[in-house]
Amino acid sequence: MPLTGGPGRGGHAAPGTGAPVRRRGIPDATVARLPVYHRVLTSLAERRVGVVSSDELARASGVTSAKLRKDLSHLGSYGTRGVGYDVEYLVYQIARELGLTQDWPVVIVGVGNLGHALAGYGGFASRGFRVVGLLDADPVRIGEVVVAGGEPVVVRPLADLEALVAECGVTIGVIATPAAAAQPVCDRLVGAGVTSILNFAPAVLVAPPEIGIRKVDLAVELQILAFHEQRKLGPAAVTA
Amino acid sequence: MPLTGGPGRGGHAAPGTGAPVRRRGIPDATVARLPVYHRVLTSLAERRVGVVSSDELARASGVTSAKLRKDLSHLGSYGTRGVGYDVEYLVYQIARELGLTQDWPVVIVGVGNLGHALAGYGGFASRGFRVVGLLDADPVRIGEVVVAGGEPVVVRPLADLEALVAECGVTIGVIATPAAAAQPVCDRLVGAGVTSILNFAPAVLVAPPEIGIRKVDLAVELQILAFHEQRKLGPAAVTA
DNA sequence: TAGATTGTTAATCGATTAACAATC
DNA sequence: TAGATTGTTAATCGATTAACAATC
Repeated sequence: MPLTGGPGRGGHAAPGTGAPVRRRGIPDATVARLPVYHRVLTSLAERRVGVVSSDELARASGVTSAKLRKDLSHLGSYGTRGVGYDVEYLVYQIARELGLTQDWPVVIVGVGNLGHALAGYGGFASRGFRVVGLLDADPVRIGEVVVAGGEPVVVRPLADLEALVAECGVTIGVIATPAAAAQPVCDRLVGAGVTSILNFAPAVLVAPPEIGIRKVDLAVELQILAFHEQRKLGPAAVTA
Repeated sequence: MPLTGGPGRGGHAAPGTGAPVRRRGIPDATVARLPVYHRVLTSLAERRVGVVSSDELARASGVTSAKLRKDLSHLGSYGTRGVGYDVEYLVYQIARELGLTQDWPVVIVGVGNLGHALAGYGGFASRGFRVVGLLDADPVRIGEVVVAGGEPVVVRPLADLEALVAECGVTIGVIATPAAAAQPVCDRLVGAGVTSILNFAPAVLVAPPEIGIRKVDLAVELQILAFHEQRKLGPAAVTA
């Protein structure tokens, strides 16, 4: 886990100058790409690569080097001209920017196939997300032990939600229930104090504006793929 | 399934005029939102709503009415001034644009938790995607019967891939294997004639440029959520 | 006709790109 | 110093927004 490695280099910000240090306001488009850079950098670090150029990193991430440098410039000046970027250092800076150097306790509500898949998804634990609770409304699922992020987690009844959120300081909830259960679960999560919700259920959730909600529709990408596939096959076939 | 309803109104394009009919080139940002409109419209149709205004549809979709009208204008003039949009008609036009009026046979490779979740995901079947094959490399999984889109589908060995793709005319493959298996499976799908691949495995796939690949990272959205959550809590807590 | 709502226009905004001066 | 590569600038491109003429 190389995320904890410190700077190891000096003076990259403007510490005491009265100048406007910018900060805040990283473009959304950049934020959406940071996880990609982070993943690529992590895999480079695992392969003991010490330094990358913007050109190499961009190619591996599927973007242009101009875009990559522009993106990174929003975080600060973390590269070395004529040399490139120190992999460990950059992976740490991106992780810090994304908030991955913090511990994020999450609960997953709904432990069907998707809930199991999410709990077992390696990408969660490796990025600082810790599954502290698996909750389900179905009595037959209660008590099952699921390995999430290398740790055994027992499936608990939905009734435990409020206590669990309070006890572990949970701020992020993941909904993986059937559509009908999603809104009530959302309401209870919000009531319990959760402030960000990731929704995998095929339902549009309503919550107070201060709650951050993101919806993942597993079929959207498939539809976009079909759209492009149709274009490839030629539109004439469709208009017929 | 109201997708098959025809126009029921006349003359919405420019049939025989020599004028440039535009066509092609719907902005990517618009294409990405069409599935959202489609889903909302489908649910309106189920509730027997006949007509919606851009204002209502926009609100239900989480966009502004100006953006919605702009988006729809790229497809054609399918509304009625002073009235709104005929729900059935518009849902059909969007479905046609996305290619959802065609039958899309898909194979899912990897029938673990995620493969099961995808196979059972209602959003696939209702949008014209038909799971014609579930394939797995693990012998113990072979023979299991999974219900996908209301139809029973038997899990078959990976060896059947090429025959299945040829037999059913499969053009879209879904990869839900562990990371290590993803690239070999991708290669075989491409070799078998598949031209679009949806990748849920935590691996970056390489394929010829004419192959359409989209990657779904189940953790990316969680990271973006954490980013905003961190901002909410105040950046001071981080810089400390 | 009066009221409502679309489809389009023009202005604004944000993101991408190419080029290059700064600098290791 | 010469070569390499960043960080930034300015130009371009695409997307969003607000307003309104067209029209049902």
